[in-house]
Parts: sequence; C-alpha cells; structure tokens
Amino acid sequence: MVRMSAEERRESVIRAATTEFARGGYHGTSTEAIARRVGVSQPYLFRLFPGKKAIFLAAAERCVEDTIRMFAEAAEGLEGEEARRAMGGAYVEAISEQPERLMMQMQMYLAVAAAEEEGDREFGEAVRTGWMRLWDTIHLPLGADAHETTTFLAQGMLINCLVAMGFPADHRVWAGLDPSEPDS
Amino acid sequence: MVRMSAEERRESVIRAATTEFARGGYHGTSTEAIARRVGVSQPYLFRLFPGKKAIFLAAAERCVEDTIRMFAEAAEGLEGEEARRAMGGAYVEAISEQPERLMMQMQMYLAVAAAEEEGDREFGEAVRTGWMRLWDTIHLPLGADAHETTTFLAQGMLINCLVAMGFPADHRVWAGLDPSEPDS
DNA sequence: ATAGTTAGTGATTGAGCACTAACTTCAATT
DNA sequence: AATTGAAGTTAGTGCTCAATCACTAACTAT
Repeated sequence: MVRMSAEERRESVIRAATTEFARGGYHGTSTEAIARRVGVSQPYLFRLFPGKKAIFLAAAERCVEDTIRMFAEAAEGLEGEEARRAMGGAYVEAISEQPERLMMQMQMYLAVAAAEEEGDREFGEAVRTGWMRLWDTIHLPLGADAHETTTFLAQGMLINCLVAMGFPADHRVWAGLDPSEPDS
Repeated sequence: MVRMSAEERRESVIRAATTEFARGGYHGTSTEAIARRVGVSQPYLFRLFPGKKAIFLAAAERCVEDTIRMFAEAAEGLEGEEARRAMGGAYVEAISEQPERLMMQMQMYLAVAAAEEEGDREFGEAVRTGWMRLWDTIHLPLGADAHETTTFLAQGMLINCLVAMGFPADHRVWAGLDPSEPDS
C-alpha cells in the first residue's frame, strides 16, 4: 500500500474514474470499480469527493480541459490549413493513445439530458460552456471560419462514434475520413 | 385498463423503451420506468421479453431500421446533391420530431464497449452491421462517393451531440451546419 | 354453461449500490 | 517516547432494481 497526499489521490481517482465512466457511463459504473482501479477502499472515495456525481464532474471537466489544451498546443503558431492538419493529427493521436478521454466526453454529452430532467441544470450548462470553449479554441486557428470549424468538429464526433462502436482502424467505414486531407 | 394482444403490447414497450433508454441509457433506465410509460405492471414486461437486455436490443434495432428506411425513402429516385438535400431535410425533421430515436442510437453506440467487456460480442456486431447498412443506404444516392457519405454522417453525429447537450436551435454553435447547403 | 387460453397484477426476493460511522495505521513533530 | 493529524480500512445501513411466482380477470371456442 502506497500512501499518498489527498491531492495526489484525487488525481488518481480522476484518472481511474475517466477510464471507468468512459466505458460504462455514469449509471453503469460503480464507485467500487473506480476504487478498485485506484487501489483504494471504496468508502475512502467519499472522503476525497463529496459523492459519485462530484467524481463524474471532476473527470468530465478534466477531459474537456485536456482536449482544449491539446488543440491549443497543436495549433500554436499555425493558421488555416496548417493548423487544421496539426489539430487533426493531435486528435488521431489522442484517439489511439487515450480513447477514454474522448469516450468520457461522449458519455458526458449524453448525461446532460438525464441530469436536466433530474433538476440539475448546472451540469448541462457546464457541458455547453465547455463545448463553446472547445469551439472557440479551434475556430481561431482555422481562420475564424465557422464552416471549417463545424466540419472539423463533425469529423471528430464521427470518429468518436466509430471508435465507440469498435470498428477497427482499417475498416471500410473509415473511408473518406482523413483529417490530414482538406475536406473540399 | 386497455387489453391488447401481446404483439401490440410489445410494440408499445419498444416505443416506451426507446424514449426512456434514449434519456438514461441502459443502466440509467429502470424497467419500472418503461412499464409506467407503457401503462402496464413492471413484471409483465418479463412476459413480453426475456429480460431488460432484450428490450434494449429490440428498441435499438427498431431505431436503426426506422432511420435506414427514412433515408432510403427520402432519397428515392434522387441522386447526388438532390439526394443529399432530401436526406438532410429528413434528418432535420427527424431530429425535431423524434429526437429519442436518434438519442437512442447514440446510447446504443456507447453501449457497445460495455457490452463487449461483459463478454457480449454479438451486440457490438449487430450495431456495426446496422451502421454499415446505414452507410450503404446513403452511400448509393450520394453517387457512391465515400467522402460525401462520411461528411454527411459526420454532420449527423455532430447534430446528435449538439442536441444531446441541449443547445437551442438558434445557438451560435450550430453555425456552419446547414445540410441544405453543399459542404464544398 | 364450461373448459381452456391469454392478458395482466401484487407480493416478494436477492443482489448490488451509494453512502456513513467508527476504528486503525503511519509519519512527522515536539 | 509520546502526540497528533492525516491517510486509509472494516463493518454496516438503507435503498433501488431486475426478475420470479402465484394468482386473477377477461376473452374464446365448444
């Protein structure tokens, strides 16, 4: 057993929770599964976070932040088609190296409706704000072209879905999806 | 209490389950919620279907079928750009009139990974087959152009995500997304 | 009328889950 | 060496939920 500071543990929990929630969504993931992955007892999670929702929220926010930073860094100093290729490359790298981060975000999107009907309006607001930040982050390097931005994000969402469905990378449904090529 | 034939009831269950699963996903939806929506007792669902999974599967398959038929009918007799506009219009109509059908499909995509890790390989296979059928259905009217097909589906997935997040139709994040206009 | 079938319910159960409370272990400080 | 505070555990509670079972009500054919 390795003892850690509470702050470090919280980080571990966020990472583990991202992996687990990405797979099972909010309701399909037990706190016990998260605790097991962290290597800590299940009740201890409730000392680090006020509840399961807070863990989900923390993981979701972290994923959005990471993704925004990823695009910002990839596009740094670039513009237009060059920026697009750089960001596309970063996305492809992310999907192969940390698919949990992107699946977690899909789970997050789908969790909005359920949360909203349970009276939690804040969650949806946070998710939408995150999306807008992501939008703006890629909008600028793409020459502030709304159509380009939307096309880029649309391809990203399609990739997320194909990955979620478990299509292997060389499957024919990936045809026509090459972010390193321009779309028009 | 309205008495129905078992077959009619099963239809009602599929409709109700679509609405409920679309909102809460597999694990976030109780069989009681479905039964309540149908207007029938919870145990009776298990007379009509062997289990909760079977209900989810039936609803998922129905949604895919309906969507494929929708595109096939919209594009009937049309080709290329005309077919694209017709199918895009049908999609927009569907998203405003039966968003559950599309949200259910998103839930279905995300359920694949979880099912696969629980040893259920068939479910993922069925989902992927459905996607390929959808792909082929829109591929032909679009002049068998893989890039066009992918772009069309990508826009669809983006729309699904924006709807899931609860963005109102006039929000700025919808900018650049107009299926009635060509994309290049 | 009666025998048989089909639609549907109420009560219940066993498992899993989020969360709590009380206790223990360990490392740094005095 | 004793103290203390933070890290972590064990034991337990109340609740939800899928699924089962025994039963009733309504329809149908003879």
